[in-house]
Amino acid sequence: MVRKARKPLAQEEGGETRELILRVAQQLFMKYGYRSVTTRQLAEACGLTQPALYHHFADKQELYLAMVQEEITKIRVTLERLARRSEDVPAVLKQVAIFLLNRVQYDLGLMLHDVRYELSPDARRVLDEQFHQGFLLPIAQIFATGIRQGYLLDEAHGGISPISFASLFLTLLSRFTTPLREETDLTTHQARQTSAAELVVRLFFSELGNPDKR
Amino acid sequence: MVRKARKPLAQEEGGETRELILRVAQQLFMKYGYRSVTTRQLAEACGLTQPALYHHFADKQELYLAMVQEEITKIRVTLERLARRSEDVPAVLKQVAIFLLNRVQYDLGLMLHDVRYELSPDARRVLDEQFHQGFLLPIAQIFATGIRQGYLLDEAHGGISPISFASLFLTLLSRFTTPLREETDLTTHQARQTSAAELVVRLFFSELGNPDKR
DNA sequence: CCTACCGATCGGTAGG
DNA sequence: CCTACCGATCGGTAGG
Repeated sequence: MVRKARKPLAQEEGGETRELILRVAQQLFMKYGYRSVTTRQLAEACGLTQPALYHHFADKQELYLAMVQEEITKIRVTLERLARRSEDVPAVLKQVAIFLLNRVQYDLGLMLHDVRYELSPDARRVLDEQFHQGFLLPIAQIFATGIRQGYLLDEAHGGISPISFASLFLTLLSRFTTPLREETDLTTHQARQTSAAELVVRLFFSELGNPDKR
Repeated sequence: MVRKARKPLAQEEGGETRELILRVAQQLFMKYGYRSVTTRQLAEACGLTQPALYHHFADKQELYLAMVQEEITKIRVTLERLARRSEDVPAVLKQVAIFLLNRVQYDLGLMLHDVRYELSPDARRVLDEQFHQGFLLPIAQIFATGIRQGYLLDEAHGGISPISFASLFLTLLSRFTTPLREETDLTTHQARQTSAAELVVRLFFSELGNPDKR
C-alpha cells in the first residue's frame, strides 16, 4: 500500500517550497532522466498535487533548467576555488576527484543527453555554456598548470590540450559516479571513492604502466 | 511537408521486415533512448503502420531486447577474435579501440541506463550478463595478457584487475563515441577516431605523463 | 495550493 | 499488414 505523504519531511513551511521541489527534482531527474520522471511523481514526492508545481515553475522544462543551473553553479564555486590554489597539481587533482565523486552522485552522461535531446535549443545553449564554464574550464586550468610545471606532456610533445585532459578526466570520473554493473553497501562507499579518485589521478600521471617497459 | 514513406528504401521484400525494424530500432533507441522513441516513430521510419510492429514483436520491450542482443552478439564475435591473438598487447588494444569507435556509433551509457531503469528485471538480467560476456570479458582477457607480459601493473603492485582495466577502457572509449560537446564534419571523422584510439591506449600505457617527473 | 478537467499521445488490441 | 479503436497517462489549464 502506497501512502501519500502530504506533509513533506524537512520543510519549515514558508517560501521554500520551491527549494524543496528543486531538491526532489534533482534526485529524480538525475537518476531516471527528464522524460521518465513525470510531473505527478515529482509532486507526490514533494507532498503536493501536480498542478501546484506550476505555481513555482512555468513548465516542466523550466523546472529542470532551474535545477541543473543551480547544481552547476554550486559545483562551479568549489572547482574555481580548487583551481586557484594550484600548488601541487597531482594533489589538487585528487581533491577535485574526491570532491566530484562525493558531490556528483548521479549520471553526468544522462544529464548531458537530456540537455542535448530533450530540451529546447535555447535551454540547451544555456546549459552547454554553463557546463563548459562550471566544469570543464576550472579543471582545464589545473591541467594547464600541470603541463606548465612539467607533470604532463603538452600538445607539441605528444600530449593533449588542457580542455581535452579535463574532458577525459570528467569522463573517467563518471565511471565511478555511475557504476557500470552492480552496487554494493554503503559502509565501504567512502573508501571506494577515495581509491577511485587516486586511481584516476594515477592513470593521468602514468603510474599504471610498468616503467621498465618504457 | 512530411511525406510518409510507405515503401522502405532498401528492402527486397520478404521475411526480412523484421531485420529492417531491428536496424531502424537500433538507430533510434541508441540515439534517443528507450522511453523517448515511440512505436509510431519506429513504424513510420520503417514505412509501416504502428500495429504492424506487433506482428513481429510481442511488445516494445521485446523489440528493444532483440535489438540489443543482436548488437552485443555481433560485437562479441569480433572482440573474441581479437582477444585470441594477443601477441603485442598495445597493438591489439589499439585495434580493439579502432573497431569499437567505428562499430559503436552510439551512447553505451545511455543503453546501460535504459537496461537498468526502463526494462523489466528479467530483461535487465539477460542484457547485463550478455554485456559482461560480450564486451567486458574479451577486453579483460587482453588486459590480463598485458599484465602477464609486464606492460601493466598487477593488483599486487598498485595496478588494478583485468576487469577494472576493461571497464575503464570502455568508459574512456565512450567519451569518443558520444562527444561531450559539439560535432564536426565527417571528412576528418576517420582520422579523429584513429587518434582517439591511440590516445586511449597511450593513456593506459603511461605515455601521457612526463617520464622525467617520475 | 486545491479540485476538476482538458486535448494529445502513449503502448497495445480487435478484427479482418 | 491494414483500419479502427481502446484505456491509461502525459503536461498543462481553469477557477477558485
